[in-house]
Amino acid sequence: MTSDLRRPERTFTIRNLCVEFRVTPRALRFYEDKGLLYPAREGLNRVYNHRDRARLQLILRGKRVGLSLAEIREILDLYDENDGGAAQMAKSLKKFRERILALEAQRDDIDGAIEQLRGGCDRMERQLTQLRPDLLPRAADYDQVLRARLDGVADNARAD
Amino acid sequence: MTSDLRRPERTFTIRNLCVEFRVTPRALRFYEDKGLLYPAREGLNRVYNHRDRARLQLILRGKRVGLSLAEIREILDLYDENDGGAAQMAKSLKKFRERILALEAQRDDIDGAIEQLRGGCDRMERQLTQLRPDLLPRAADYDQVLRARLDGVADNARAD
DNA sequence: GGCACGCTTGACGTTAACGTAAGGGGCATC
DNA sequence: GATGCCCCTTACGTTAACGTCAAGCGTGCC
Repeated sequence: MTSDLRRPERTFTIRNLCVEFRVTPRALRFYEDKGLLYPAREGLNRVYNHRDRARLQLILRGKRVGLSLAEIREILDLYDENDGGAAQMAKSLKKFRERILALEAQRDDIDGAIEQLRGGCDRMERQLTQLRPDLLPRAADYDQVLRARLDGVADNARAD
Repeated sequence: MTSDLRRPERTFTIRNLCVEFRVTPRALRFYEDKGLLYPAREGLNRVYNHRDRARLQLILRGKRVGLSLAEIREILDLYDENDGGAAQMAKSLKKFRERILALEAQRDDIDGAIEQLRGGCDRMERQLTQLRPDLLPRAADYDQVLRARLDGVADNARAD
């Protein structure tokens, strides 16, 4: 009733989602095994709907930020249970807040690592400018890196 | 004896570093096995110096930001090899830049995840305010979280 | 001498997150 | 009706990063 937003009637085959998110069928079945997904069936075949697809997105994002499948499952379960009682929701809220704090700490770590690498880059650049300026990467090279990066983004999914 | 951690001549036993960085001896030996550390020996016993300790710090930070030991080793090796030729350094510079791009992407992912969780928190808070304001965490609870966080930071400070 | 500690080196066990291979059903197409 | 393609399940294999014994050496202490 409320949602014409994203054509909730559309369904997906396992292959559809695999292609879209660049994962293997094995992975999707594995997530199902572990209780992170539970698509409908049509006979034996799995049929994924919009909600399943959204869950998959969350799973993959969770993985990218370093969460284990077990942790991701916890979060997904919390999302689900929130249709339940208010007490449950309060508990979820707490867990969400904890996750946020953990992620913020992780981000700080990453910022530190970036800074450290940048320092190394600077030192090396200075050395190279002195010794072998011809070896310094110039604009053309950097362009290539950027292009590669943009390709990845266009795919809407990043396969490490 | 009471000695300054920054004094370069100071050495550490395996246990020293384990306590300081909250890792097991097994882990340190494992890192050595994989070529990430190579402490001196005194008879059979390992003797870590300042450089080894610094490498360990880098290893642990690398792990926290999601790098594999193999990747961390690559980076450490690059640091080492940079005393070598200029060509080697140019190669290292390129790898460092790649790492930075990857880490920046990862940070963006994390920011996205945080935003998403914050959205969930907001929704839940609104719901709870309507339904069961008594279940909403108040200042005291949040204080506890902060205190726990600060403890963690204090630990990290010693580890940094 | 005997004992407890802490260090050492194997060597096997464990967990997570899949990969891969084997065997089989359903449906379209040649 | 054989071929090909996609799907399914079951089950064993793999990699990373250690954990967990087992057995032994060296040192200080009673």
